[in-house]
Parts: sequence; C-alpha cells; structure tokens
Amino acid sequence: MFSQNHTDLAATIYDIAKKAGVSIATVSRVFNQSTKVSESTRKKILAIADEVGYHPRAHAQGLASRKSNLVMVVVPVISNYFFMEVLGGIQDKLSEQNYELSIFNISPNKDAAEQVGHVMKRRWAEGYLFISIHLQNEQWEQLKKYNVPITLVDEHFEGFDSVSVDNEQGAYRAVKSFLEMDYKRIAMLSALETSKPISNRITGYKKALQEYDVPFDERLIIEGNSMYRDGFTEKAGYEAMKKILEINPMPDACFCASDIQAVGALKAMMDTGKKIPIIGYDDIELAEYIGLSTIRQPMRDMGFFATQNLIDRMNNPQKAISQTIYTPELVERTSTSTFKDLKAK
Amino acid sequence: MFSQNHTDLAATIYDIAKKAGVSIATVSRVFNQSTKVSESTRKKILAIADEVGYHPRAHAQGLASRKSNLVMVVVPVISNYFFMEVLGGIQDKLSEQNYELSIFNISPNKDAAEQVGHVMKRRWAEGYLFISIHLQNEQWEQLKKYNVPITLVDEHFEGFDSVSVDNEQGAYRAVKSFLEMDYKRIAMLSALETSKPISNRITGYKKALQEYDVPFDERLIIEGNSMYRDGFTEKAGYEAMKKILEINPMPDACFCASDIQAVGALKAMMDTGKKIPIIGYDDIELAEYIGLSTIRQPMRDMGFFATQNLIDRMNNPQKAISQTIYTPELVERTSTSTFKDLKAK
DNA sequence: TGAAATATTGTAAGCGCTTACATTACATTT
DNA sequence: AAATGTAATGTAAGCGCTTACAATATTTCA
Repeated sequence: MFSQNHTDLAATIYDIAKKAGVSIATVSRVFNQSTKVSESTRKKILAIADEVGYHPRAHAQGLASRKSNLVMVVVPVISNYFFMEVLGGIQDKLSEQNYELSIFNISPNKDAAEQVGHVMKRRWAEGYLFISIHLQNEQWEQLKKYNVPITLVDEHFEGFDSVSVDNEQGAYRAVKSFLEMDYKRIAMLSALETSKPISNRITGYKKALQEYDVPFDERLIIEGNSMYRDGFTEKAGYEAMKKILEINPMPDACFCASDIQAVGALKAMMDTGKKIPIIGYDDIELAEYIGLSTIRQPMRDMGFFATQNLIDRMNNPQKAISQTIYTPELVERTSTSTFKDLKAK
Repeated sequence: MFSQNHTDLAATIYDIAKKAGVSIATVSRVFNQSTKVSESTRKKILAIADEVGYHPRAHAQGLASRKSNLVMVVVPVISNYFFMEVLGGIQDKLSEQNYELSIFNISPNKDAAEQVGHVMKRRWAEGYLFISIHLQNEQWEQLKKYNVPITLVDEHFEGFDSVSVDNEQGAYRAVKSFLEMDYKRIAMLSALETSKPISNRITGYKKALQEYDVPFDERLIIEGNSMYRDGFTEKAGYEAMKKILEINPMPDACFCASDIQAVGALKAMMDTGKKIPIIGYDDIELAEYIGLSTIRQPMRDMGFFATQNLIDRMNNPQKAISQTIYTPELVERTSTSTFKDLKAK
C-alpha cells in the first residue's frame, strides 16, 4: 500500500538517522545492502523508513555515487513492431535486475549523430542499448570515445558488443525457398537501401540467385517510398507491390523486406486481383494470423540477451567484446503454401 | 558531431568557469537560459563548453534544483498497440518541451498499487502519466497524497486530470450501426470484465439494444481467455470467436472489444468458414489494411494532449482539474460493408 | 559629472546522498 | 585482565550543480 504519512517535505536520510538515533552513514548502509550493519539496527531503520515513507532520492544517490541505475534505450522510431518486441525482452531483463529504463527517441528530422551525442553528453545512464541505429563509420568511432557501455541491437560495428540477426542468411533462405519451388523471376520489395540490414538482405538475395544460376535483374528490386520510417510501412509496401505487379513480364514471387510491408503488399494483390507468393521478414505477431510466410527474427530474445550483455559489461568493463548473431528461420504459411499446392497439382 | 575532447574525467561546471575566467554561477546561468548574462560572455562560455564537450549532469541539476525534467509514463504492459500509439503522442509533446521520458512497467505478477507506490516514493519524476492503469478507489485516494502532478490516460478517477475515450458511446455506436442494418442477435467478444473500459463498453452495448427493443441475452457476451494481457490478444480473439460461432442459433453480427482480438476473430471465421460482420475497437494502423470496420480512438492525440495537460499542471499546480473525453467514431470498412451490400441486394 | 538605477557577475550555502577513513564496542585469545 | 582482532558505527569530505544575496560594472539622466 502507499505511504500514509506523506507531507510536502519528504523525509531525508537525516530524518531517519535522527529518529533512529544513528548517523546517516548507517542509514545509507542499510539502503545499500551493506552487510556491515547489525541486524537490530537494520530492522529499526527499515521500520522507521517505512513508517515515514522514506525512499532515497535517485538524484542524490546518482550524484554521490556517480551511478544512476538507469539504462537508456535509444531507438529511431518508437511505434514499430520490431522495436516493441525487442523492448519487451529488455524490460524482462531490466526489471529482473532492478534497473530503471529510459527511452530516447531519435527524431528522423534531425541529425542522428548529433542527437546521439546529445544523449551521451548528459551522462545520465550507466549503459545504453542502441536499437536499429545506423551511423556512419566515423560516427561510431566517435561514440567509442565516451567510453561508456553500449550494446548494439540489430546493427553491428567493430568494437561494440552487438546482438543482431544474420540478414544475409535470412534473405538467402527466403529466396532459396522460392528457387526450390522453381520460381525464377523473384522480385524484392525493399526499403531504404543505405541501411545495413537492407543491404545485407540484398546481398543474400543475390547470393541465392547466383547459386541457382539465375541472373540478377536490378529492375526486380523495388524500393518502397522511404520518406517515412525508412519505408517500413504498410503504405510503402502497398505502393511498391503495385509497381512490382506492373513489371513486364510480371515477377512470379516476391521477397519483402519486412512483414509490415508485406501486409501492404498483400493488400495490393487483393486490390489488383494479381497474385504471387510472398515471404515477409520479422514474423510479427500478426503474420501468423494473416498466414504470411516469413523469416522469423527472435526479437524478444534479442532484447533480453542484449540487456544481459549490457549489464555484464557495466559490471565488468574489461569483458571481451562479443558479437552475437542469431540465424533467422523461414516460417512457411499460406502466402507461399497455397501456391506450392497449386504447383503440386 | 560528437565531442572531440573526451577524457574519462568529464568536464564539470568548474572547468568551464575556470577556462572562461568567470564564476560557476555565470556558467550555470548560461545553461539555464537566464537572461542575466551578457551576450559576449554567453558566447564565450558556450564556445568553451562546446569545445570540451561539456553538458550539465542531470543528477546534479536535479539535486540542486529539486527538479528532474523527467516525466514518467506508467503502463501495465508495454507491448501493446494502444500504448504504442499513445506513447508516440507523448513523445512528440515531450521532445517539443525538452523533457526526458522514463517508462515504468507495472508487472502483472505483483500488486499494482504496491508497484505504483514504489515509483512514487522514488520521487524521481516531476510528473506522471498513468496509461490504462486501473486501481481500487481507495488506492487512487492514497495516490493523491503524494501531491504530485499525475494525468490519467484511458481511465478516470475524480480528483485527477484525465484524458479518455467515451467507451460507452463507442460501443453504443458500433452496436447501433448493426441494429440499423437490422441485425438482432449481436454478440460481443469481450475481455477481462473487471476493467472499467470494458464494463463501459458493455453498458453501451446494452444501451443500444435497449433503444432498439432487442432483449439482452447474456450468453451472447463471450469473454476471451484473459490470462495474458487481459485478453487483448489475437489468440484470445480467435478462441472466443470460435465459441461465438458455435452459439445456437448463431449470432448474426459481432462487436469486438479490440482490433487485436478482431484480427483473431477474422481468422476464426476463415478457419471455420462461417462468417458474420464484425466491428473492432481502436483503429490500429493495421485495421485499414485488413478492411476491419472499427471504432476509432484518437490514440496519438490522447497521448499528446495528456502530456500537454500534465505539463500545464506541473507549471501551475493550482490549475483546475480537467477531464477530457474524446468521442470515438465508427470507421466502416469491408468487415461490415460487404454484408451491407449483400443485404441491399 | 555624479548619483541613482540597472545590468552583470561573484560568493557561498546548500540539495541528499556515498564512502574512505577514523573511532568505538565487543568478542577472542593468551 | 590485558592485548589483539573484528564488527559496528560515526565523521566529514565531497558529488556537480542552483540560487539568494552581495558586490561590482555600466548606463542613464538630471
């Protein structure tokens, strides 16, 4: 239940010390799990603290100890399915370890590096999780100078701990599955190509084609309008798919850079009446319900593990740098299997 | 770009003051937008600060000024579409006003009031946004004693600023639209009924029936399995819809308590081959793409406005308490219109 | 030109904690 | 019982800022 004795002047460590007849150091020790306090005084102090509703002020603790118990998550856009899932995993880990979570949202309108610099300079958090943040090489290098624990999620740069997914492999598997079904003209519904995950997926796409001796045709890669959220929207997917369906001759399969775009693509096919098998990317919760075949990324696990990793580094800055790469897997559903059945007939 | 001169011992206000040949008070004034600094020294200080990459430490500022510039968002479950949208609005407002955002996630496994009490006691944030947090009357009362700015979103309790949606009205409109189409046996796919939004929606449902002289039949209200996320999941929707389709005689329309459940419901209809018109609730981004008719809640606006409201109160604690109620509107899409067309024929 | 008014800067006392080091109380050992 | 070791507590110096108040510089105006 809530504290009963609240007044405007909240109790400080001095009040508790006075009431308990001890020094503030002793009170502080009680609240810092120090073992150097006798059981009797610990109990007395805890009782008094509870009675007056005392709780150490985070700012004072932070200033005095030069620690904040705060982990900052830096993300590009908050309303995004991938991020949501990852954040779920982060939360799980953080609450388990008694850390607070703060979120910093990189606005797409301003320079990313500048905003990141701003966050770092505040020196607020003890550790940072960068989710899907893409910077220039030189900017990553600058970031290292802050000498603060940072773990990258869905991105990798030499010298940082990172947790990511093998995008090349994911795309490769998707495209390969099409090739195995004997599709040759495979389109790729892409997004902003300057981002590394996307360029890696394109590499995987090409690699699969090469392996099956299918010549690469750049006209089959369509980049959705990326003005908003780098193109990771249903709308961008919808429009890009319309273009794809107009290519002559029409592609006979399509690999989409994300599920959310694939949803738009599905809609485009419904509206135009044209239909080709598609595979998405991410495996968002929804994919199962619309029967979308997709490449599954273990998003929640990634968040959980990345946080684990970050906390490890916070506790031991000398720890060796690790790069964790999850391999995504293909999940087949009706957006491809119906066609498979047709082929089989 | 990031700071160039980073060392492990980051610059403090003293370093800047010394370099600039002024007192720390003057430096502080520059960083607090005080007008009482001459333009020339302001520029000099800013230049030096930029050069050494100085930035005031949040904890020190917070302790000295007894303010944190921090707004805490308290939510029940983070991975939730409704919350995501609301958070987007909050972010917009907050970044505009230069506040930091922290998130506290109420774990469903522990007592909500206790966790809320814990957050409040830390006295960390200057203002709190409670999103979809449901407490007992007595617990709300206790909360008031902290005497701290709080704005409720998607919930209301006398004595708090709140921003919510008229759930009764929303449900009423949905059900009424069915009644106008001459459907009589209208099922409701519900969720955990102890929550106020849900009970209000049930009230609206009943009200519409009454108005059209359709007797209320409690067997037509099916509560999804609410063990997880209070039942607001596709899975819960899927299973509940299966039950609804088995009711004898089969209902001829269904009002769902959320879009996310409606997605599951749609799937259930596909799987069983039975089909009745449905209306969801929320209007999540996805609804448009799957043609789901729904009751639109202006989620982003709610977040934005609630934050505005909170900041107003933080600046003026005497401000009169306000309750803002948005009226949701019906958005008709194919999940109802196809049926309408059929009827018309 | 000099006093009064105003603009700019400095001084210093906290804000509420942590923690190294010093001190005291108590238990052990001989 | 004195000497020694150990556990428990206290002392005091910050942590890096803000801000009331005091001091000084600059401007204004008679």
